[in-house]
Amino acid sequence: MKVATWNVNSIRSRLDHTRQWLQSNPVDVLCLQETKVVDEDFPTPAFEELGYIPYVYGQKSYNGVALISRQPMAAVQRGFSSVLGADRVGNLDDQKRVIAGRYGDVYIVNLYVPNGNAVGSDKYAYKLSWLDCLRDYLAALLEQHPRLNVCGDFNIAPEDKDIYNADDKTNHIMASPAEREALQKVLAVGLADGFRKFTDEGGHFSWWDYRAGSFRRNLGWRIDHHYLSAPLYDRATACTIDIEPRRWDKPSDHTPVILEF
DNA sequence: ATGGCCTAGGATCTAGGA
Repeated sequence: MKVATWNVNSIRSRLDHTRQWLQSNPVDVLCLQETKVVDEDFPTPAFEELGYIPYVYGQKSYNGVALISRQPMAAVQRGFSSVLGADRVGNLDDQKRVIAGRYGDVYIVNLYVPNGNAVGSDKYAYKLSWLDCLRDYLAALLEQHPRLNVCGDFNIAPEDKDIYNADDKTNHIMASPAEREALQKVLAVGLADGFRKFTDEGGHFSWWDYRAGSFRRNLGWRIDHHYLSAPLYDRATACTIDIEPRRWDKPSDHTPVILEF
C-alpha cells in the first residue's frame, strides 16, 4: 500500500501535473493540500476518469485539503470538530486544513498546517494554537485507530539537517524553537517520522521557494511529512521524496512524499 | 536587498504563501 502527500498550490492550476503524476505513480491514496477551491468546483470528474474517488474539504482562495483514493474510504471526517467538539476547537475549523478517513486497516489524516507568516506575528500564534489542538485531536483519534498515518504539509522542518542552511535560520518561521517544540508535543501522542526510519542524512527536501532560483540551487526545506503510529512504523518499507514534478513547467513549490507499507 | 515568485480574486492591485 502506498500513500502520498503533495501540496499542489491550487488543484486547478496543477490538475495536469497531478493527473500525470498519479498515472505514473498509482498510489492508493494521494493527500493534497492547498487545493484553493470550494468543494462544488473541485475537478472531481478528472480524477474519476483515472479510477480515483476524491474526498474534498475546501474553501475559496485559500487552504483546502483532499483525499484522492483508489477505493472508497470509510469514516471520512472533516475538521477538528468532528472528533473534539466545537467547544474545544473554537474557530480553528474556519480554515479548511484537516480531512481524514480509513483505507483498509489504516486511518489516514491529511493536514495543511498553518504557515505562521513570521515569528511573533498573529498568524504565528494561530499556528501554535492550531498545533496544540492538533495534539488533542490526534490523541483522541489514536484511541479509535491504532494504525495511524498522519501526513501533509507541516510547515515545520523538524531538525536543522532538514534545511539547506540552518545557521542563519535559528528563529526563522518553520524552524523556530517554539514551532519545533509544538511539533514534538504532537508526536509525543505516539507518532514517529516515517522518512527517518530509512535515513539519517540531511539534505533531503520537499519544498523550494519559487524565488531566487532556489530549486536550481537546491536551497530547500523538508516540511512535508508522514508521521506513523508504532504498528505502522514497524510495517513501513519505504518513504521517498519524488523531486521530479518540481522540475516540470509551472510546478508547485512542493513535491510529493510517498510512504509504502 | 525583510527581495526574488506564484495563486486567487477581482481587476491592472492586494492577501497570502513559506
